[in-house]
Amino acid sequence: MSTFFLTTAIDYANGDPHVGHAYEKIGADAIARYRRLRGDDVHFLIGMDEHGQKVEQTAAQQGVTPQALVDVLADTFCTMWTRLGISYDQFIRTTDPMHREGVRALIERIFDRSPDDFYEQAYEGWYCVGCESFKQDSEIVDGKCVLHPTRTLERVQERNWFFRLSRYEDFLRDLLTSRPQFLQPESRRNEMLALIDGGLEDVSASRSRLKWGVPFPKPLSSGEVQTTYVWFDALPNYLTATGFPRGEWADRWPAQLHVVGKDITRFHSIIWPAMLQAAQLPLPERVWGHGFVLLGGERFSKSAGVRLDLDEAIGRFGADAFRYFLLREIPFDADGSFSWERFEERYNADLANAWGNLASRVIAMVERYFDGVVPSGARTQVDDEDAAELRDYHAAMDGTRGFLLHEALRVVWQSVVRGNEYVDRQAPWKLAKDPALRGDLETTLASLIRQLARQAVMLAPFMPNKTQELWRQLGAPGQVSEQRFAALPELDATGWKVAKGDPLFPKEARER
RNA sequence: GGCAGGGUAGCUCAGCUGGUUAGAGCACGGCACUCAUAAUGCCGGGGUCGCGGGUUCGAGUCCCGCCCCUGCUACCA
Repeated sequence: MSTFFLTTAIDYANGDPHVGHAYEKIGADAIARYRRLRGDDVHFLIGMDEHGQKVEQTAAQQGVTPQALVDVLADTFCTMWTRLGISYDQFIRTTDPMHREGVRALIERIFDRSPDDFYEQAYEGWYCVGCESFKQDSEIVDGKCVLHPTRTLERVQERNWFFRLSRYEDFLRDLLTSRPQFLQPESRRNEMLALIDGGLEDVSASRSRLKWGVPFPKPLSSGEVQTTYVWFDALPNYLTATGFPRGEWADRWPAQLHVVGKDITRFHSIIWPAMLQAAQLPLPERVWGHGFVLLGGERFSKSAGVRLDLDEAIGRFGADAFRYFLLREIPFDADGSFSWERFEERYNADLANAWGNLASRVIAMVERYFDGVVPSGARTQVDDEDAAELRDYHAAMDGTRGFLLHEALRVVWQSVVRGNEYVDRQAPWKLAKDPALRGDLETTLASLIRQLARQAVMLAPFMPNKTQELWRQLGAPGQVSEQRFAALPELDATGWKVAKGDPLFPKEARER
């Protein structure tokens, strides 16, 4: 049994969860559940990034302490993840004492193992009082901050700890080229290689203005104790979650997979590996930069999040249908669009008509012709074709070509389509009229029940509740989540007692 | 601006190293069937393959130019 430690980005505590957050968690959850069905010892980590100026400011505006603010948000996020069926094993918060201690330990370890990698430097830049932050040239127009054109930018000097990222150019280039799977999809890797070739600048590791965070373990030569800047606070969560530096952290680290948005692949594939290398710690095995959910051509973000309410999306057809839609419609390696029209089309065409109805008609026939007890029947073409499809499914899911969740679903629906074709071709209702054809009827329905069971297992990572409901209707033993892919080729449904229930994916009563 | 990817049926997209009538799903029209959530199956209509040149016996597929879209171009996270 191999271990599989996977993570998502930790979400920044500056607003309620939106579809963009949900998409990443749902995708990662599908991978986690898939690995469990393979028999892996999965540890699925998600969490929140709770430090930073924005949190501090928002709390001040609301007249509460930062801790009180993030406590509420963490609760809101966890509630949402539960509603969406996210099967996380651990929820880390950067305000956890364990994390804060781990961050200090990691930084101290870098000081210890790579003493030259941290250095003090005076940073001089244009500071916008309105934004309370330094501005890059790209954010300055006519000498004014683009967000606060009425204010005057101040030339401010700040002395910070810096991390010598530039030293790791060759190391990182070699990492990305010698281990092509380290960063996928390929488009992201090419971008990062271009970035490295352009030269890496050192990054600051501490800030003086920032108060809400982890104290940087070493004071500046002036004696000032600064606060750890975001890279060295947020990124290490994956490591500190294992308990580092205490206990059996090495049993879990390194992570097998970091699932992150394409906007932060840079931090995960450049800064993070360099930090770990500086600390002489193992690197994560791979980073996957997924795309974004777009709405009307724009990406979801803190500002646009209000345009699609998660509660409404879940309420429309339920959490499982929402999960299915996002992962089927939006390629996990690129961007895709959400629209209510497509959501309804997919729900009706894929879930209700194709799959739900296939289950419905097959189970109904077993009840009608066999009093609900699945007959024994030899393998058929259906079983053979599904075996080939299972291989395609794994090829899309197991990471060798990336994590192409949308493709895995497409493959399963090929099986669904063939199931419906097979029913029509065999026409069990005709076979049932002729006692001499009883054997054909048995073979047909037995193979269709096997097919539904296999589909339930393959779809369990995507729709955990609906597949369990089908599993129950099929009269299959145990829970669908306890099944193993390895057992599917030998799956035998003989003797199962089916029990048709309500439609898996009911269509609304259409007004006429 | 530089680098990368893309513009193919109403919609979402496949089309590898150039080769017979350009494909799939959804949507749409007709037929069949009746086990099923009026679901399913079969058949069909529908495309100047972004624009303009060029190479070639032959280009959606190669070359040149142009137009448009997206991503990356590092300290909000």
